[in-house]
Amino acid sequence: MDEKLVKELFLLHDQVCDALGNPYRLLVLYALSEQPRYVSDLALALEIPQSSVSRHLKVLRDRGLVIPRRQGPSVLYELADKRIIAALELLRAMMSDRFQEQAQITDTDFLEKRRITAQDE
Amino acid sequence: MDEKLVKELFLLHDQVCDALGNPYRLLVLYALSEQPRYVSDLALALEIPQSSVSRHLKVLRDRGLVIPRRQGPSVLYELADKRIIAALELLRAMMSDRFQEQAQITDTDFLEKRRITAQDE
DNA sequence: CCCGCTTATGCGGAAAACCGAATATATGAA
DNA sequence: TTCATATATTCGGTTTTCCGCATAAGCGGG
Repeated sequence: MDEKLVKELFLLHDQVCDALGNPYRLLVLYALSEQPRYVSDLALALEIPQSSVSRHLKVLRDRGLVIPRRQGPSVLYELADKRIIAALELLRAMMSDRFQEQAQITDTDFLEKRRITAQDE
Repeated sequence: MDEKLVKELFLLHDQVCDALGNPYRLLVLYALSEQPRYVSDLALALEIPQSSVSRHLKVLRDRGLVIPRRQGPSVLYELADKRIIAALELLRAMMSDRFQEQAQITDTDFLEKRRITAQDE
């Protein structure tokens, strides 16, 4: 493999993909894609402790995926780049299609079994 | 947040994003996007032990992201859906743009410092 | 300056991910 | 059936991630 591509993929892992490896961080990103939110609002929306939200936000912030804006004592977070949601939507569509196929295969199996059973009768 | 979306995002994490959380698995996906490959070829290309490749392939296979085809004693793996590469490319472009911006800001800082320094002289 | 509110971080422990080496399994050929 | 090759899995141990709780730090009002 091309040496340069390898380095970029390691970087991609460090800077982006690694941060997507936690379900709550996906929720945070989607929540922010609707509208900017305060930390406490996120904690309420996701139903997890404030300290957890704060730590997840740190991971996203350190990688430049979200942007904090101080407003008095609280901090408003917003999504840095909507393309991350676009990428996730692409993956979601992919997953959805796969489940669709799976279901169809199961259906076919079912019909196949029915047919054979019918023959036996 | 919408309850249904939350469930789907947890599923997205389990089925896809979690599997992207390791740099070697990104390499495997990209290697397979060029062409289907045997396990041993992947081990050679990525310069890691065969057992590691095999374990990473299991993760990807269990989630339906790659497809194994037995050919005699060896197994040819191929990418299940090219959209996963499309999504990664989107994220890569995003990251690239951010670095570009970062560099520009640094440049501006540098010029700013130069200007001030020039004034001092 | 001190207090109340919001967010960030330190701590300790539990769970999970990861790795290389060794071993087991599967396949086809002799 | 035995053997050689290719792949999968087990094992043991190290490192990393994650979490809740408690506490620190930042901010504005009084």
